[in-house]
Amino acid sequence: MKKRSNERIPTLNEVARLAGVSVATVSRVLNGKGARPEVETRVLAAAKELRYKPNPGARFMKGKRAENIGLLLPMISHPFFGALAEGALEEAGKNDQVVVIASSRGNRELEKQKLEQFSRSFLDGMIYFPVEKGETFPEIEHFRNIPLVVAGRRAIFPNKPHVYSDNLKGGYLATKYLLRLGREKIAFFAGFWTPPCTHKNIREASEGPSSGAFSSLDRFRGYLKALEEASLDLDTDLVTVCGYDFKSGIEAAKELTARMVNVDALICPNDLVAAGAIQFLEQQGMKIPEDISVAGYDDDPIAVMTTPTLTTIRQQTTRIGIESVGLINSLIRGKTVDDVVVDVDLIIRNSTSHTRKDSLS
Amino acid sequence: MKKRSNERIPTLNEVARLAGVSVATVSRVLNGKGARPEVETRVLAAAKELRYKPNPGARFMKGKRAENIGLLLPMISHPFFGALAEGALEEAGKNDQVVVIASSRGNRELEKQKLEQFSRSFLDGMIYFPVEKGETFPEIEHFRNIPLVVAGRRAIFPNKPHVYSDNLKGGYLATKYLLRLGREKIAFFAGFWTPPCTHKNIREASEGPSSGAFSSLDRFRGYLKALEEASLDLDTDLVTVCGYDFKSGIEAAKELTARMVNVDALICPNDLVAAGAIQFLEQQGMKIPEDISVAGYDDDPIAVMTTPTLTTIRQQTTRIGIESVGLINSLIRGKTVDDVVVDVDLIIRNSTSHTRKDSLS
DNA sequence: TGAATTATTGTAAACGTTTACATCTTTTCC
DNA sequence: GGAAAAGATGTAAACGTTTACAATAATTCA
Repeated sequence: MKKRSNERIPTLNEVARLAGVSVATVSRVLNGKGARPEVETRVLAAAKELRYKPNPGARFMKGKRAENIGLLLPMISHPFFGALAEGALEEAGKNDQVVVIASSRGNRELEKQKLEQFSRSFLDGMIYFPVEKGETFPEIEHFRNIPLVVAGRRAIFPNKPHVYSDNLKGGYLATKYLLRLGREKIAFFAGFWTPPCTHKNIREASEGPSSGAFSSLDRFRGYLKALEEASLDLDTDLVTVCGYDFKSGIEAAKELTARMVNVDALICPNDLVAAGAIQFLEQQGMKIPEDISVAGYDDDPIAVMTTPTLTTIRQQTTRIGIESVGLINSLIRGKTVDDVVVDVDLIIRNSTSHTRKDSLS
Repeated sequence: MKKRSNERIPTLNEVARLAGVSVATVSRVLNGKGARPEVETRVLAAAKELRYKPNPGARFMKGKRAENIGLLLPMISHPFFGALAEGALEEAGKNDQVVVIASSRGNRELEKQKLEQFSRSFLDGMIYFPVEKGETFPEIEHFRNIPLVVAGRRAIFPNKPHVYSDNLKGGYLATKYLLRLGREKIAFFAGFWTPPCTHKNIREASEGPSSGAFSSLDRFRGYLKALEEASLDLDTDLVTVCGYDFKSGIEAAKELTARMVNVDALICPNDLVAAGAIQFLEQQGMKIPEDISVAGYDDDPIAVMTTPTLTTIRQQTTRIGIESVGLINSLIRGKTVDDVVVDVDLIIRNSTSHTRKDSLS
């Protein structure tokens, strides 16, 4: 249809000529550095007339910021990351910054590639939400000159600030609540972490020195803490390692029931998984919440769309995005910053209850 | 002028000095323009040693592309736009391009502001998914020098290419299918368009000269076409103007039932709305699909999570993202391009059926 | 062998800004 | 009224690349 227009892009020089002043004056006026009112209006008029836009490349070269922030996420189309991105976009927009987003699609290789690509493009700063696989990130080296904030994980890079949810509290709150409802056989669907483990060796895996900073692991620790406070022992048969999507919920529920262990409650790594698990369990003839109380995680929009609606741990995902941008901007301005831990809370809905089917019958 | 970090960022000059050649040679080697093998290895080694990265601002100033694409969406955290963005990111990544995303959060004012901001930052091209409000977009003027592709709407800007779903076909397919199931009182929840209208004057509104290019309107036309083919008249009481989220589905269903009109099927503007409508209708004691067959739109992930699972029109949202990037890149390379219409198809699940409750009783 | 050709490298001029410094005006103040 | 101070503007030098063009080195060919 139409070609890129070949109309000349106006420069400072042309504005200067039209206004009858020097480029320096134009630059100063446009940057609000003052000039005689008479001159100022003339310059402004000329700039408007020519539709002048400063060339950002040239400004950048003179040491000005690019006014942008990079954001690397595992998957932009996932509601969790969508909300995070929305927060980041909103906060960046307030500072007239633009956000450059890339998605690693959960793929470590792609992630490396994207980091590399980002480090080549020009960014004032970078927010990095690592894929939860692996623990060494040598490519971070590229960001020695660009401020970087880690989102969603804690304690990965010793000298970079982290913004993350209080996952330990999340696991603890959910478990504590289910215990208070009188449930004692609380199954736990654990998201991945490395080194990979199964439910058999999960206790050791959760204590090994190399297993520090996975959000699922922190939630598991919260779960353990609550059990301990209730003087209950961990039954590893109640634990299942699990993915993060709807189908994973179905599969994990299948695996759990196949184990023929007594279960009266279930904690899932997110609401999609919870929805999947509920679907499977109901198909098997179980009643939710009467037979099994199910708790999700994230307070995803779908948490109110399922039947029953989901009890869940709300993460302030948008807040994580906002805080990350805040931190990055502090770094950009040369301030030193601390980690930000974003609070979580328990949202009680209909997928959990103290009413047991057997106590009714 | 502020330093970005206390470590010096290496320049071509320094690489040149270290390699014992001129900057021109370094530049040529780094751009693959050949040199003596001996020199080449020396330069490459020097560049690696200093961790040299070309300054993109300087390159840009010399007329090189920034290798990025802008993407303006109504809402990044919505699954529809998330999928679109995912497609765009993927395709752009293949060309080593980076995507700059902004969200207008459905707000026309914010949208204007973002367009303005984008036009100031430096982009090789821009993909614009307009908020479905209003029809005049004077701010598009800023993009006289930057290639622009319109996504999600058709025929808005006479000289810009558009990428959009075949909405007429979508509305038609859904209606046709419900008719084939024997449903004849098919309610239609219509997304917004301008000029604003109610169900009363919707027929005229769908035919007015100024109402050309709203996706909901196109779907409505598909609905009318199918009715016409079945020799059925439009009953405007079956039409309800509606938003796009879960709550809107509840509200629209409430409005519809309040009208006390006979309904045996329902077409929604997306799956969230369908889920909301189903929740409300079931609360009112209706059986889905026996009493009312409900069709959604989009084939959102939630379409398989609801009970019943949703019959829906699948839009190839990711494809729209991919195609948009393809078009933009053609424009950037100076080619002329045509609009791309992305196909839709009907996905049949459990929220629709020919079995009527009354035919069972 | 040496002239002609070709391949490689260096020199220097852009690209469009910002800004230190110099210059020229205006204002202030005695 | 005139010197000094303050304010406005212009000049020109960066910033880090790319790339014509010139210069040099390597190769070809009679």
